[in-house]
Amino acid sequence: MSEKEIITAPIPTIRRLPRYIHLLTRLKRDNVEVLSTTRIAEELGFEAIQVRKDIAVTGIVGKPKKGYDLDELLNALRHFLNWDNNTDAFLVGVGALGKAILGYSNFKSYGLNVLAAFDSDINKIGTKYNGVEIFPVDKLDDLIQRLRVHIGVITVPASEAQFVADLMVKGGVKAIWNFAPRAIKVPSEIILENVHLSQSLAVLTHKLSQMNDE
Amino acid sequence: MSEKEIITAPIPTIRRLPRYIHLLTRLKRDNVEVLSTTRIAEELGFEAIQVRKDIAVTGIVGKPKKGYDLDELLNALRHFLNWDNNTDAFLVGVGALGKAILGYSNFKSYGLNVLAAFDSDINKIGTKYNGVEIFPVDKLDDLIQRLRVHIGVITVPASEAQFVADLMVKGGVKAIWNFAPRAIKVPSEIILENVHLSQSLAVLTHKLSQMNDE
DNA sequence: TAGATTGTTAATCGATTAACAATC
DNA sequence: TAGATTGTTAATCGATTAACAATC
Repeated sequence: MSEKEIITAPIPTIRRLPRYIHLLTRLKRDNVEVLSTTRIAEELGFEAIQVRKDIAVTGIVGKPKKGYDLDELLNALRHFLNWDNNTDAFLVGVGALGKAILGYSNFKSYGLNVLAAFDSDINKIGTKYNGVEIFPVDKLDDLIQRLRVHIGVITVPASEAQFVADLMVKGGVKAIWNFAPRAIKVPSEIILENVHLSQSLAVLTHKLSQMNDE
Repeated sequence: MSEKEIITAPIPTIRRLPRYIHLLTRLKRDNVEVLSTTRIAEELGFEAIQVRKDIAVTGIVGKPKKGYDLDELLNALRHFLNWDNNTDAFLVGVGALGKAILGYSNFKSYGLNVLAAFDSDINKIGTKYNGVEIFPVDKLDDLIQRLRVHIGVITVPASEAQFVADLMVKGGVKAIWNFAPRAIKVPSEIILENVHLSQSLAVLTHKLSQMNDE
C-alpha cells in the first residue's frame, strides 16, 4: 500500500505525555540538557520501559548510552499534542467552574487560546474575567463561525449543557471539552472530551470502602 | 484457602458505574421498575455485554427475560461505590476552583459530606461558601485528627499542593482528591486520585491535530 | 573497551467482546 | 411454548512488560 501509515498512540500513553512535558519543563530550568528514560522513570515513579514506549510514539530518536536531548524531546512531545500551536477556543458559562478554568493561565502553554467567554447573565456581559471578555450566549454560534473557532469549552450547569453543545456544533466547532456533569450528544465527527468528576470520585470512594473492609 | 475471595473490579468499570447511576436515577423518576442491559446499553451508547459485565461486579442478579429490578440495581451500584454512606471530607483552597467544587451540590448523592473548608486568606476565614464554613489552614491537621475526617480535597494553587497534602497526611486522612495541577507525593497507604485537566486536554488536542492532518 | 541505554520484537497481562447454555 | 435475557466460560484485542541485539 502506498498510503502513509497511520500511527495511533494508545490513549493511556497520550494521557501520560503531559507528565513528561511538566517534568522536562522543570528540568530545563535546572539546565539539564540530556536525560535517559531511566531518569524520567525514577522522577515520575514509572517503569523505564514504559517511558521508552511512550516516547517512541513521537518518533524522536535518542542516543544510546546517553539518552534524549531535552529540548528535542520536549519539542517532539509538545508537537505531538499540538501544544506548539495555539488553537482558539470559546468558553461558555462564567460561573465558579468557568472562572476556575479561565484562571488556569497555563492553558497558553497547552496550546489553548481562550478568545472569549459567554454567559447568559446580563450583568456579566461586557465585563472581563482574567482578561477575557464575556459575550451573550446568543452570539455564540455566529462568532464561532465568523472567527473559525475550533474548540468549545462547556462550563455551564448540567441542565444547559446540551443546549450549549448544540449551539457549538451549529457554529462549527471541531472539538468540545465538556465539564458539565451531564452526558451530551454530538455528531460522531465532533471530538468530545468529558471531564466528569464523578468518575474520579467513584474510584476514590470504592478504594476507600475496600480499605475499610480489611 | 478459607479467606474470602477478593473481587477486584477493573478501574475502567468503576469509572463507568456513575454513568449507570445517573441513568437509573433519571429512569426512576420516569417510574421505570425493571430494565435490561440491552436498554441500558442503548441509552448510553455502550455494548450490552459490557453493561452486563460491569453490573456483575456488584454481585446483583437479574431475572432472565426481564432484566434487573431498578431499585435493587441502583442500590447495589451505590453500595459498591460506598455512595450510600456519607464520608466526611475537608476541602482546602477556596479560590475559583474550590468554589466550583463546593458549588457542586451533587456531592451529597455521591456520598461526600464536605464538613468544612480551609484557606490561608484571612479575609475568608469565618465566612461561609455554599453553607460550608471556612477555617484557617493551620487548623487543618488538628481538625482532621479530632473529627476523624477521611477525605481531603485539594483545590489550592500548584505551588501549595504538596504542603497541603503533607498536612492532610499528618492529620490522618485516608484518601486525597487532588485538583491542583501538580503531582504530589504521599505514602503508599494513602489513596490518591488526581484530576489533571492536562490529561484530558492532551487527548483532545492530539485528536484535533490528527483530524486536521487528514 | 566495557557498559549503559536505545529501539524493536516477543511474551504477558488485563479488559473487552463473543459464544452459548440456563432460565423464566 | 418461543424467545429474550441473564450469567458464565472462552476468544480476542490492546496495553504493558520483558528480552535482547545494536549502538556509542
